[in-house]
Amino acid sequence: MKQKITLKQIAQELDVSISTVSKALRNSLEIGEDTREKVQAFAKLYNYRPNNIALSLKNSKTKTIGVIIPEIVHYFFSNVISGIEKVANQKGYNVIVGLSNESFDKEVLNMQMLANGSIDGFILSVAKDTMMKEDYHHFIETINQGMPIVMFDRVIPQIPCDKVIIDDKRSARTAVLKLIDNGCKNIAIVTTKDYINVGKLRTDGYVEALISRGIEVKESNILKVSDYVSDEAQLNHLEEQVEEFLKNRPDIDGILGVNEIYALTVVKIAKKLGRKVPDDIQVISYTDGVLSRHATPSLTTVKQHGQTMGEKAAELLINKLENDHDEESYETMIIETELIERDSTK
Amino acid sequence: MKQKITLKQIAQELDVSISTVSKALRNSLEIGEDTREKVQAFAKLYNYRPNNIALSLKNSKTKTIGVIIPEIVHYFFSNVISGIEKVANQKGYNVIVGLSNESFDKEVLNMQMLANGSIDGFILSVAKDTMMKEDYHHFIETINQGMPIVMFDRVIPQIPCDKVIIDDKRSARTAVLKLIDNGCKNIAIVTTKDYINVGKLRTDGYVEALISRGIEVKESNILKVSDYVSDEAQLNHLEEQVEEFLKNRPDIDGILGVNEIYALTVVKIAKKLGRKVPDDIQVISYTDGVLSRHATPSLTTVKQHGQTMGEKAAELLINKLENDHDEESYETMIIETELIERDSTK
DNA sequence: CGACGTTACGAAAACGTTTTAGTGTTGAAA
DNA sequence: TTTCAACACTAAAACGTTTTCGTAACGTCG
Repeated sequence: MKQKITLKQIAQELDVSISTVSKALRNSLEIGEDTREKVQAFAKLYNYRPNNIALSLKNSKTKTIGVIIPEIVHYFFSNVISGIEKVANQKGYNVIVGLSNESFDKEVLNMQMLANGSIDGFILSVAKDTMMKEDYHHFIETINQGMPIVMFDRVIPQIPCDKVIIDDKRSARTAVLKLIDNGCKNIAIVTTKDYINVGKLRTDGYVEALISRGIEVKESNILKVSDYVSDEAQLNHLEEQVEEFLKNRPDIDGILGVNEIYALTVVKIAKKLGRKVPDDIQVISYTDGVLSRHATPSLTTVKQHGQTMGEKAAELLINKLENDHDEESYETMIIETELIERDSTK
Repeated sequence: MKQKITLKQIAQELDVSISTVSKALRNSLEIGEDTREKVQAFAKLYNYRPNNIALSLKNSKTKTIGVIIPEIVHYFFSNVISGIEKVANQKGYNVIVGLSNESFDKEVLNMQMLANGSIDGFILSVAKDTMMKEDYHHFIETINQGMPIVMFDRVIPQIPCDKVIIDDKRSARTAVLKLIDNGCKNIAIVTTKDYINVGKLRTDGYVEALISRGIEVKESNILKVSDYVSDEAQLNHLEEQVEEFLKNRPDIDGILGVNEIYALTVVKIAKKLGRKVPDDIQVISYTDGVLSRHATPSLTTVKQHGQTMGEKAAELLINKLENDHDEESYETMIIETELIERDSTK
């Protein structure tokens, strides 16, 4: 077990000073050619690599990005991470991941764990709990300490930071218009409670689409399901709510689900109730994950380009980190969505 | 923008020495009560937190775990991470994630990026490329440098490190026996090329099960599909291979797929060919991800308990890190699988 | 021969901690 | 009055770098 070798050890071994070794390795002109070669050969032989921690301390930058997301077992979020990791790696950054599990406390804890010098900046998507509590002091404090944040998807508009989002309202509008154009007369939406802003915005888009075509908006066609926490009990709860909803509304012929699970549940319950997809009911989903692609029928879906969002978020953050951005200006980047047509619509 | 405060600044402000501040904050008895209180009050006021990087340098431990996995947009892997993160967080560790994308080079690069002091140990699952090349020098060097590794799922038996796996052979045997007991007479397996050891082991288990019941093993019932890299073209390729396979074998009435996508594709193609699942063909899958659960019919599946695997891997690693393990002994932990019966079997 | 400019290297500070080994002051025991 | 322990605190080293500032030795020029 040969431990990692340090500058000091090389210096001792070759009977020169630490500074000479350091300079020789960085090809400084100050060092004579023979010494330089000697040092470099020795370093290569012993496979010298500068200690990252020491560098971080010296430079007071870690070349590490902290990512905090609500959960990772989730097609959209893991896609975003994969985008972040790609760009980060290209630029020599590492990615450290913290999961909030949708909890405010874990979000705060995670941020505290990382904000003590371990990372240079955050990329995050806000926990549901936090949005409900509307307590954003941890974001503000972090930013005040000079540590930049980039928020994606679930963002807080009033926090001064870069943001990467999709145009939720517009994408929902487009999807609903598609349903209308496909002949749907009575379109419903299965969405989240309003405190989740993406759910709210998509609902707004739904409403806009109907209004723009002169179709009456019925509150009773909007199902705001209570929280889904990817937990077996909640899933059953979701199914019950959807079944109740569909049973009482036999004339619904189009549904927009604001996420994959909602849409898939709609399809499942519709089938169970003897309604054919897409003949009796057309369904559009969000996210374009494995579920939409592999379901039967496969789901028409609003693709969110999670990987792209991750890439852009990483680019924004690294930009902030590397260009002394004395001018405080924040960008909100809107990533285009794409309607992927599959078999759940006509 | 108030920057983080340091011991030095507190010391200056209160006109005491740095060591006094340090000791006061750690409640050292050496420090008089009034000074201690004064320091603590001041520290709290300015929200002092020790700089992690400085601590890492001093203690030569970072309290950070490096995780290298082939891909993250994958139910199994993201589950494992979530398990790792849970345990790591409980014990005050952070998790830094690197993706190899199944490439040897990226795996090596990622490990080099992290092995320079950024982390205390690795948890990883080996890239396909690496298994094909059989080049394990980066693992060996890392271990020789005194940095422990824990491998999970895709492990290299001859590398001296802790491992967390499932009993692939046994789980496959159990699944195939289930099919036999369910009345299948002609059982096939859709598996990977042999260099992926989990695929190989599952194939072995399949063979064992048949032999144990005195059923002839036909090579032609074993489909070893060429590589799947979660890429559209490859997916089509997979479907073609499966279709070709099923078309030529009309008498197959049971199939084990060694991962979710394989099994799902089997179901899809079977339907397309007019065969009913589970009436004509029964299918068993691996992984128990969202796909198995939400497919129609939902898939009977061998559940791998990814989260548990992650938890155990993290426990093993942290154990190694915190107990001076002078005795070199390595553990291989086998996580029990579970057969979840759903609608793709009778 | 003295002044000066190169060349090639070294000493030391700095990043923020913790910890070991002092050190000065006080009070009490001898 | 001397001695010694207890108390409360400080100086400095160490972790591994990079970088600034010196400074010897040497050669060249006037």
